Amino acid sequence: MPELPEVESVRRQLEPALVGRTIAAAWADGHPRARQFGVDRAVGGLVTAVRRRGKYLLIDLTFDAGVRRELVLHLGMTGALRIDPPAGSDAHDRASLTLDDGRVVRFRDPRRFGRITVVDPGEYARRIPTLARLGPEPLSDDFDAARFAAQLAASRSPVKACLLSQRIVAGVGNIYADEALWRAGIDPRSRRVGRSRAERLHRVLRDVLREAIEREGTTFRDYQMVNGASGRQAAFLDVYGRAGTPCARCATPLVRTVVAQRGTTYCPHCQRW
DNA sequence: CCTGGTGCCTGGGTGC
DNA sequence: TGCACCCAGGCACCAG
Repeated sequence: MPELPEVESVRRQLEPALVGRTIAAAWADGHPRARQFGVDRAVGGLVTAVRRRGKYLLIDLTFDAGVRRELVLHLGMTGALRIDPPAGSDAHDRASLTLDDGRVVRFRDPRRFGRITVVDPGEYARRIPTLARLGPEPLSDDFDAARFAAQLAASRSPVKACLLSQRIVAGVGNIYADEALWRAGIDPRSRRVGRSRAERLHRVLRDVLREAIEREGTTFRDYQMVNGASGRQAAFLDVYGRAGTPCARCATPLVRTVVAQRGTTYCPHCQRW
């Protein structure tokens, strides 16, 4: 489940391979329900940057006559990018980009939750509404603690749903929502998060994401980096996937429930409403 | 506007 | 062993 740390790790490996290269050919499998739009419009584009917003990868392309476009990639739940994977293509390859140096970037996505789309720069509203309304980058100065607290206070949703919405803060998924709420000592179902607790959540969310980036993300099954390596964060998670094991703070067995239609693990003793 | 619920998709796990 | 079923979850979409 690639979230911000996983997508950032992929971005860092992708950037040196792509910047300065031209897209020589592009392919998408054309599955009727796949969210693949205008992939062929990447052909001929010079890659000038590989950026990330939340869980989205944004590849800036410049064409002849100064035309610019963006290739927007979302890895969904099981998506992974590989460059020149050994043994060639895979039954789960959904799209690929051939570069002018002969290398091939392959988008593998068994469950087809990912997306690949070419749009005019910044024109997200039609095809990618979540990106159009994405909240601030959590590791940037745009992520302001007071504003975060005010937005949590204004919402009537469970705090975990707020974190997953992408609107209040970008890039948080199920793993790091659970981790941050555990570290902040906040019950994921709470609809009443006051200012001081919101500021603590703001701080620990940034810590959790930074630590995960340092370890190049969490690999459970499908997530891997461009070079095929796994992230190293899984062994350091405090709650995600650890229901029934003792809480690292108070030794109470962690409990699994459902919040915002997502499996949720928390400590019933030290995470408070 | 906001909120909550459903569907998409497929590999892996479970229970009979 | 075989098979039906269910679950994982990021996001789009819809109803109220």
